[in-house]
Amino acid sequence: MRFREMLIPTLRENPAEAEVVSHKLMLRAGFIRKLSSGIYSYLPLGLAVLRKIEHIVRQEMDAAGAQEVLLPMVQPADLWEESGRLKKYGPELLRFRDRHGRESCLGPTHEEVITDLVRNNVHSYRSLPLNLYQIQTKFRDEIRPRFGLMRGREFIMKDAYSFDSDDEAASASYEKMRYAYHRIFERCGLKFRAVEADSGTIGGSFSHEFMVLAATGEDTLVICPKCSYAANMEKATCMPPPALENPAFRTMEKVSTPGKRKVAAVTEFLGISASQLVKTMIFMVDGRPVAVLLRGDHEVQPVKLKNFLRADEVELASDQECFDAVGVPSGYIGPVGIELPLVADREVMSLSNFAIGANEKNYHFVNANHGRDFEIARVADLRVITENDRCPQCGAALQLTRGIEVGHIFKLGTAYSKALHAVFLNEEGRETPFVMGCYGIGVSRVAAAAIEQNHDKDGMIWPLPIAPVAVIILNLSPKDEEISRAAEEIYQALRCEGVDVLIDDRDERPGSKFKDADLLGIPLRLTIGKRFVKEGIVEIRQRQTSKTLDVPHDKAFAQLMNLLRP
RNA sequence: CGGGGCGUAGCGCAGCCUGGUUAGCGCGCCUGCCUUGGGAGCAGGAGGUCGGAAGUUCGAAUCUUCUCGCCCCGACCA
Repeated sequence: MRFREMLIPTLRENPAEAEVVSHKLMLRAGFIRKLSSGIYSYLPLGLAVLRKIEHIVRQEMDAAGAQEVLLPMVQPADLWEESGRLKKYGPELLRFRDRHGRESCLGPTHEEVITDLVRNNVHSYRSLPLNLYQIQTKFRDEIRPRFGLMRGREFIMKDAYSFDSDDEAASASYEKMRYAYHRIFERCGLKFRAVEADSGTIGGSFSHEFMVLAATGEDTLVICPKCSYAANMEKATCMPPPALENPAFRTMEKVSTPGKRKVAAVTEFLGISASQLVKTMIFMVDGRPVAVLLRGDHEVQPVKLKNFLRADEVELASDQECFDAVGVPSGYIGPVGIELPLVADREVMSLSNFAIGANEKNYHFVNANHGRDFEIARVADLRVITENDRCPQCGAALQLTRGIEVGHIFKLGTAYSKALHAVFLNEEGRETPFVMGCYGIGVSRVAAAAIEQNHDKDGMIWPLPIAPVAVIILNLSPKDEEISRAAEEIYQALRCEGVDVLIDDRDERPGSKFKDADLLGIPLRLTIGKRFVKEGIVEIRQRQTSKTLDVPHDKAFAQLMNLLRP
């Protein structure tokens, strides 16, 4: 590749439209250009990165026994009607009519299409297991696209779907994909974690998210620095609290706490710490109020509550809803005598002689105890994990860190195969729905995440395996025949070895070339300038470490090849 | 959908409040000279429906209304 001939429109200044670093840098480096909100064109270097990622993905998917297909992007709405998702998916599904008036939509995902394909063509357990994948542009009409490729409306995704004869086989398929995903992100040269995730409304039994670690990530994850434990906030748990042993119960007393409603106000007034207060929060669970007991210094994780109660919707009740449900203003609500369904976070169970609302305006109880003053029937881990908590596996202090979701794998079970009547005949000749799994990787998002994780003030810093090119050769004097010949020689030698190399043969001043090389983030830079004429020396510089090596011209090729070896 | 902001040359911006010749600046781009190891210098030049429409006015980038687009925060989200 010759810089002079390529479309690499680098910008000196940050475009006003970009906020996050990957977006800014991709625009500045001429990797992408926006066509419309959330919709981007990939220029040659941007495309080169995508191809690198895709190549790794293909190799690992193939190695895991998956087969590549390419499914339609335009899909008949009928199929979505059949699966029940036409309504459920909502406005994110872009719909339109073709010239015959047939309802169609742009595929945001392909469970329906793949299930249709398989139900029409696979009929026997002998054909299983089957895993099909594709790499394709998806369209989701996001409410608010943002951050460039991080949350586009149109984006490139690898999606795979597995079909198995039973749950055990499906688990094996899932594990294969989990392994393949580890290999993929490992090979991309990214720092990542696989975290246990909430499987959401899809209702699968199991799910992992693959998160690229980056300070600018949108998601918070909980990781253990000592062992392999990692989970997202919605799923993360911690060491259970110690059991309550032989508590010395004191007498419960009602105390006046006029105007003290917030935890901070009540505890200050009573002269106790927040961990000695149990707050009673009212949640609207599918429209009905439920009381949730929680230690004063803890927060409810709504997804945990939702899953525990097997609800569809969980929302903190408004003050009015609280009053309507209990007849007491929020702030004084308590578990004694309350007539709502009551659930408690498990941390509450290890407390004794704590303060609670008295279910009477301007009053609290102190020295309350569960089992004596009120009963708790249902207990679960319902709270948000913090850095003060300990790893549920090994007990080490947990850490919170930020990440970008680049992959998600699900065990789907038979939700889609049942809805679409996708069945095969098992060994006993009985019709059985396929047990499915689905596995996604946001290919274009991986590119953005790689930049979020690897950049500095000068530009991108690509990990070698997914760099658009491995080496950039700076010919500092394209008009100088001797220098140009020396640059060409190495350029050709690298090309013969199959190395992706870009030669900057532009008639620009050296400063521009150095700046652009840094901006593009190409792992290795070879500079050939007047030092070559004077001393026969060329310079090799590593983008990531800034380490530079002065080498004689005839050693440069071998040296570069050496650095390119893993 | 709610809140906020922005649309002026390829990019970044000023001008608008307080209407008045030919709409500016920096970068980029073209030509020439000069220069060549971290975005040089000089000279000359091209490039604008001031997002669009309607209105007010003798006169609109500037005021009014409508409209389109983009960005940020929120709700939402594999």
